[in-house]
Amino acid sequence: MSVRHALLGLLAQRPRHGYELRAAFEAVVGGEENWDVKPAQVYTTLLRLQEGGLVREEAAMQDGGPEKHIYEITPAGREALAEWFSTGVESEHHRDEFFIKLVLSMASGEADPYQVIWAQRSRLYQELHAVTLRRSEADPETDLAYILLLEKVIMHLEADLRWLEIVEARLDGMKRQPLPEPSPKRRGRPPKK
Amino acid sequence: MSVRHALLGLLAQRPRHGYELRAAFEAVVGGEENWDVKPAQVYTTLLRLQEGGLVREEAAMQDGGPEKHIYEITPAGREALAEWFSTGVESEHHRDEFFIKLVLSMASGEADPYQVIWAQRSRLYQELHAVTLRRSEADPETDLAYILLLEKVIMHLEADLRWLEIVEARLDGMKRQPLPEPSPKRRGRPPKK
DNA sequence: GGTGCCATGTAACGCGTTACATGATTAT
DNA sequence: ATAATCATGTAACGCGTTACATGGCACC
Repeated sequence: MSVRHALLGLLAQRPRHGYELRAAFEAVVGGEENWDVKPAQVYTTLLRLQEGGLVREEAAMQDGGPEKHIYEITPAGREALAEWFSTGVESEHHRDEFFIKLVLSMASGEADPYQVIWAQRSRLYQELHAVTLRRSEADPETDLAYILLLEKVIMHLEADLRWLEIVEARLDGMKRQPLPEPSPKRRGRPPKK
Repeated sequence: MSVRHALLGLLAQRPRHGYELRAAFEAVVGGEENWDVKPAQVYTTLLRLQEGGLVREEAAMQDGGPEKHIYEITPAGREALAEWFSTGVESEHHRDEFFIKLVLSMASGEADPYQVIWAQRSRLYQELHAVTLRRSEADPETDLAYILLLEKVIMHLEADLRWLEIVEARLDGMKRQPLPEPSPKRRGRPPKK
């Protein structure tokens, strides 16, 4: 859902063609190592935007070189963009892959939960190291936005590591009282009868 | 990538049929409000698992009632599962939708960055409130895993809020020195020539 | 004459979604 | 009777991916 609107936002600046859009996107997110958008996605997304009337093809030029299909944003597109800007993004905290991995390692008996935690912590430290390095290499004069992004990543990685500690501690406490197989339909708000 | 392995993990416990798998999944993640897996996904995923040889159909019973297609995990499936358990999950810190929204609101001039931040903060507070409520309603005796999940969510929401403060402060500091349009190909490690 | 960049796409697949469709058993 | 729950799927679409394919231009 983000790439769609990002392209729209870039077209709001000025009309562009596919290749140019991809380059602009990359520049704005701070390089392909942060967010690599494949050409295929750019062109198919442009097609869908066009079908939806949010974008229209302005002209197809071929000044000697290869042909360029230039797209521009429509009023409907500007409206959709404004709507996107005015709503907060929904965080996907649920659907946590590590959590289900951990719970299943306990429930299925196919893996040792402590080893699962160890693997995760190891990966987190590795990522933290890589990101910290990248931040130290960035130039605060020109890469301010990029640095902000890295700081967000670091804060989340640290939160993950702190949380892993909590999980491990709780796991130790649970040792003898394994886990009461949770009965379905028992969670959240009381049954909506 | 998670549902696939989750189903595999549940089949490692014992053979089951589709409907049962869905119920077990829901029980394990703590209710549909956390992670709602649609029937369509369960059945199509089972098909793909079967095609990949990670799962096989054990029997199709119809004891009076509707037919049940019972699946069991194969040795190859157990292997894939063990591999999944032994590797940490890759965090998707890059591909941050809010970040690109913020940057584009500045670059495109179509929205006020402060309003974008406000909308996001508002949403975060709303979610934080909802999650905190859910945690306070949960029973630590039976819903331990569930509470752990909520605590992770809370920690990340708080990190997001703290980060928003930083962003806003930096934005204030940037006021007069708008932003140097980042030139492409300038980021990360030095050009790998 | 290559290598690399500019520029465009198509095909097929994986994961997830909504909507649609069917039918049997069980409880009120 | 009818509503809920059990149980199974198909079709079509959105987003993202990899792989494949084409062709011009510029530079060494």
